[in-house]
Amino acid sequence: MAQHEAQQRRPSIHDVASHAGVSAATVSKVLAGVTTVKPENAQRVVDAVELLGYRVDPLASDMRRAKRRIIGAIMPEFESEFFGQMVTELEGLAEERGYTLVAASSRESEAREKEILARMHDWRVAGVVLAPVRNEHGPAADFMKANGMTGVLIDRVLSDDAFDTVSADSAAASAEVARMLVGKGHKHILVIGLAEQAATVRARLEGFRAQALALDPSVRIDVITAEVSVEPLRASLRDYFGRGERPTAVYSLLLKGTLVALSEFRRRGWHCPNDISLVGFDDAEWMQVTWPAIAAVVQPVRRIAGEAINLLFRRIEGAEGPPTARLEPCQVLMRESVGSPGSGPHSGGGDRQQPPLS
Amino acid sequence: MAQHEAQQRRPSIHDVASHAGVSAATVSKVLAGVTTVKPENAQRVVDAVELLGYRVDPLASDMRRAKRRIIGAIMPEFESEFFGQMVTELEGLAEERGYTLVAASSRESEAREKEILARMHDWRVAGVVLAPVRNEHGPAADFMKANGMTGVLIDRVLSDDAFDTVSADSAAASAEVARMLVGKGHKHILVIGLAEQAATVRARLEGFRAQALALDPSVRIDVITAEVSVEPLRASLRDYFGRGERPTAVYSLLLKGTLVALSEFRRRGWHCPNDISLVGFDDAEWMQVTWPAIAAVVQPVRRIAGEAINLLFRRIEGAEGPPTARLEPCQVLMRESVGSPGSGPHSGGGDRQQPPLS
DNA sequence: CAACTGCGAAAAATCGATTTACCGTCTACG
DNA sequence: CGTAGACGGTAAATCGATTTTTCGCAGTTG
Repeated sequence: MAQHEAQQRRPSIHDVASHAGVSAATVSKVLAGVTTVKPENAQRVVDAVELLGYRVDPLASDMRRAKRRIIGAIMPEFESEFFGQMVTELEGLAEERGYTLVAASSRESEAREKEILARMHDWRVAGVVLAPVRNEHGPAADFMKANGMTGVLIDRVLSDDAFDTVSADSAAASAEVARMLVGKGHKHILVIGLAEQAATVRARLEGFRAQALALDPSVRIDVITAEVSVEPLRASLRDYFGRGERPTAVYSLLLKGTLVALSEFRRRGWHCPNDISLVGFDDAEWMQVTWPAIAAVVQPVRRIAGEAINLLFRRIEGAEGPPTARLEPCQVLMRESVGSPGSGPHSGGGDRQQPPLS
Repeated sequence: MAQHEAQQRRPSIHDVASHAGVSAATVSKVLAGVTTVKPENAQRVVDAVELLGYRVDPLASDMRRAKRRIIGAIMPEFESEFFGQMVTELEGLAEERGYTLVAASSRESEAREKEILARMHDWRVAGVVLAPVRNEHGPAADFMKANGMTGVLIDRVLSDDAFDTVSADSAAASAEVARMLVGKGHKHILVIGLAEQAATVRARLEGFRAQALALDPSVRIDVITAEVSVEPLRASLRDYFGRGERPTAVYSLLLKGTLVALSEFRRRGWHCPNDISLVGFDDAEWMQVTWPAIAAVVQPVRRIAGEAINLLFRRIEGAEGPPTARLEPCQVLMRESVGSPGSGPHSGGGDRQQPPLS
């Protein structure tokens, strides 16, 4: 019975109209909250909607408008907590405004990024939240400009002359990391990162370097970056340590780098923080339950998502004016992976810091 | 100039038609690959498409068909690697078939799960891949049944009388974990999990228990589960250890539990594997770079996604017949967090296992 | 009493594609 | 020679809403 009813097609606005004894236009108006409908008829419409279980078909509804109530989100990946949370937030915020979010992963490929964008343009999305693979000057942003799309760029981006941007305040956070490390007495620090993501990574690097040198001009800062993927970074790091370099602290400019650093440490039998200190940009849930807990820069995901959506809808609603470039403040979580240099044997392991009991 | 062109609306099929000097219907046929079009006209259409940069509007295209080329994906969360990868895979596979994936997070709420499903039904999606919050008997699955939706259930699910299901072979993997732990001489093992996710968690528990007892009837297996969230689990675990219980190994039936176990270990200053061994269901990237590396059951994400999409499209294309219940094999990665009981002091720390140098 | 003003609602156009129904033309076959 | 198909294509219907236009009917006004 119910099975049978389920098979037949859903009621359309015309079904509601005929049940209520009015025209489809009137039903549409009632549903849109237009007040020029006689209360009696409005009630009949409401009743018919209730009776039939009618719901507006968003696809048909969007058909007639220029900007559809769909927004696109393109992220470099979905596997990390950062982008996972980002998508969750964006989806929730879009939904609140009656929009549907279509999310896609560019899988760290600029070519794919552009293809996805083209597909979203086919859908005539009202707007796009793009977390570009590299930075604001990629082919995807060009495509958006060339096609007059509205959008907001987030994360690996600093500012743009066409689109609003929102990202974590990498430079400030890195400066704080510098204060903490230099404050603990580190005089030889290695910074690792991936250079492709130019804008943000450079900001992190420069923010760190400037602050560290300002506090202690004698501090030595080595930098290792790789172009595209993490494996070359791993190789360079291995080579660096292999040459006998012994920084007392490592600051990784991105999560993947933190993992690489950790795995290199374990290869060599070094322990944090006795043998070497570690701080990573980007926090993850596991970092507080391991031994040692890993110090990290926490990005304000919710604020970034919230601001991105705000700016995006402002533009969708027609706001003019020059693009804004927002930087949201990060939080630096100091944890056990950071200590003072020389407080433990430098190689071959040794006692691990005694954790609090109870 | 280009800016100006960008502002004007995109070409429609009628623009192409008039450029090519044919009717819209002919354009549609050419694009659909119908062969009953004169080659000359087909060429003119192709040229016009090229010239105007025409692309089919998927929304308008879907308008006319009963089943639209959209599929929905509902996951309990996006923050974990597992579901992140799952969404990435599903998106790619949907795209390969010319479908658009709309993903949404139920945020571990059955109420929200049902709402999202209703919204996807509004979109008249061709099918849904649902990873239910709890199991196959929730309100979401009922909704799908009641409304004649086609879909596949994955992950926290074993089998269903209405929908195809695909999940990891929890029982077999857990049995293998049991073999390994018992094989290493563990005689007192604690299993932790969240009971809400009945189907799978129970399978994991029973698979483990059956195998462990079969190998060594004297083995003691304690079980701690919490109903909904992880905090009660943490409290129970704390209480359990506080009572002086000292299992030599912990098997966590889910990722969150692994994190909780690790943080409880660190609270008490216990180290793996000397003080206690740990195996978790569900692998994560960080687990291989920490000290110790955490042993884990790796779920075959790609296979699950691939099978789910295969089954889904089979149904979309009208396949009849009883639902299938697939179980995909897992891989158990033994790592340093597992050792033999009694190989180290049981509390207060102690030397950590020497890692390989170079 | 004719013209005007408004209100509320119906009718029709629109969005952009797909699909059905149908129309000539030409060939083939009984 | 008449009829049946095949062929190539077009006009129109359709999908389900929204929006614009038109219309009928009251009530006012000059």
